[in-house]
Amino acid sequence: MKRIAESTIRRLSLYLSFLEEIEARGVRTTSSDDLAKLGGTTSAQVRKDLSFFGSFGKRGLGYSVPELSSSLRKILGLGRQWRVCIIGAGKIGAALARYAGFAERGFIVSGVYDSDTSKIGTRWGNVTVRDEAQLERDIAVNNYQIAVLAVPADAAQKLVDRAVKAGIKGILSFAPLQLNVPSDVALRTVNMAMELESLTFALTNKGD
Amino acid sequence: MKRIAESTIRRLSLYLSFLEEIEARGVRTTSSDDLAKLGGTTSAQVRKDLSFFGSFGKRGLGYSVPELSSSLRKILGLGRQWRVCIIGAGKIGAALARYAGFAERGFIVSGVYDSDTSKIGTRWGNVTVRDEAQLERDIAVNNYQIAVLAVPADAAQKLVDRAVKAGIKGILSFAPLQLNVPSDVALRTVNMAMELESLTFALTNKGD
DNA sequence: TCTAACTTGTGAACTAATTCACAAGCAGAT
DNA sequence: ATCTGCTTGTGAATTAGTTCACAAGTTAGA
Repeated sequence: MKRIAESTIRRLSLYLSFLEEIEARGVRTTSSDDLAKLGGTTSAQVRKDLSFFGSFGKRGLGYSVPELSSSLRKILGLGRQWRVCIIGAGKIGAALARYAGFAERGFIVSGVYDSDTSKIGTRWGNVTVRDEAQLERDIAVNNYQIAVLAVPADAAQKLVDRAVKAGIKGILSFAPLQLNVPSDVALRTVNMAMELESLTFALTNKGD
Repeated sequence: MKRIAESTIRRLSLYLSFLEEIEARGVRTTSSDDLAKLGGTTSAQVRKDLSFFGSFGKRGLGYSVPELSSSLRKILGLGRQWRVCIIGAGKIGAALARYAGFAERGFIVSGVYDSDTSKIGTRWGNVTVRDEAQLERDIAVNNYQIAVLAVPADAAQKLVDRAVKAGIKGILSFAPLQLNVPSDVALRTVNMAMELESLTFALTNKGD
């Protein structure tokens, strides 16, 4: 398959959320123009994005909502369950552990890990905080594929290395630094500082 | 000024975080190659990014760490304080209200807003949860420039409209949907579903 | 002073992503 | 059967972003 742009994937994810919304409202058919309006893009962009993966619509008619959403779920790898662990039981880890959005999308969070002995053993929602020392063993035993990293910057790289060595293949990091992973491990980083600074840049340079 | 790519701004923010780190360790001088290695990019990219804003280095020598970090702070609009409110006192709002990173960067969070009467009046760290009904008045009185939105998808657009009408100029949203704002308001969205789905896409299509 | 070793800043070349524009296909009306 | 109105899918054109490659500037050492 030709290499697909990251921006295309992010838009597919957005289209899927619209499709799910209108499907719940009983809408059966939609068009590239509808999707474009909802997603703040153009109909040509929508069609081009989809065209990398096949043809899903009918000329003159548009797209079947259930068919297209099902296709997108398959493309995005959502047709299955993903086993997820959260590393770090601080504020962000706590918010994530209780985040309902995970389960809705097929992400099963079955462990939160921390090294703070006062937290280990406590229950959060329906997961228990476990000893970070057992991370490697649990990754192997529970067959976690994805780790969500919510620890301070200075602890992050070491934990990533351990998780990768133990077999983790995807990492979503909230740590405010650049992480290094082998090329066969997928990494996405959410960096609050970066988002805020791109905002302040825009506010400061408005009108240039 | 020529239009600057969003990707350039995000890298500048990354470079700044490295500069601050090595400055704290006493390093006085660095090079485009150092910054590139730390940021996972190339030295040509670093120099090109900087070149949009001026020339900050000395040929043969590199960059003065304090000078460059000061220049980047100015470019990114961090040479001043920003007044921020958090809308939504749920899990994410709670994590954000206590996030130390805000103050370090000059972001002053002085209000958290929610409509849940059982939360209104409670103190979180050093801010108090206030009644969402007072949002407009407080935006005007406290002169908030940035709103961090941490509410469910179905409440988000209405609150954005209210905040914008009351004078907010920048929004960082954690709500999982596409928001509409006038073109003079800067919007950044952190969408967990999108990040996770771009991960699962990568994991599913590995090796294509 | 001259040379060697570096490193920046930047046009030019290249690569990637978006937008254009239109042929082709579908459904309903006449 | 044909026409009309609509919408997809996709090469081609365009625009945006990255990488190359090198002249020019700086320091240290001979």
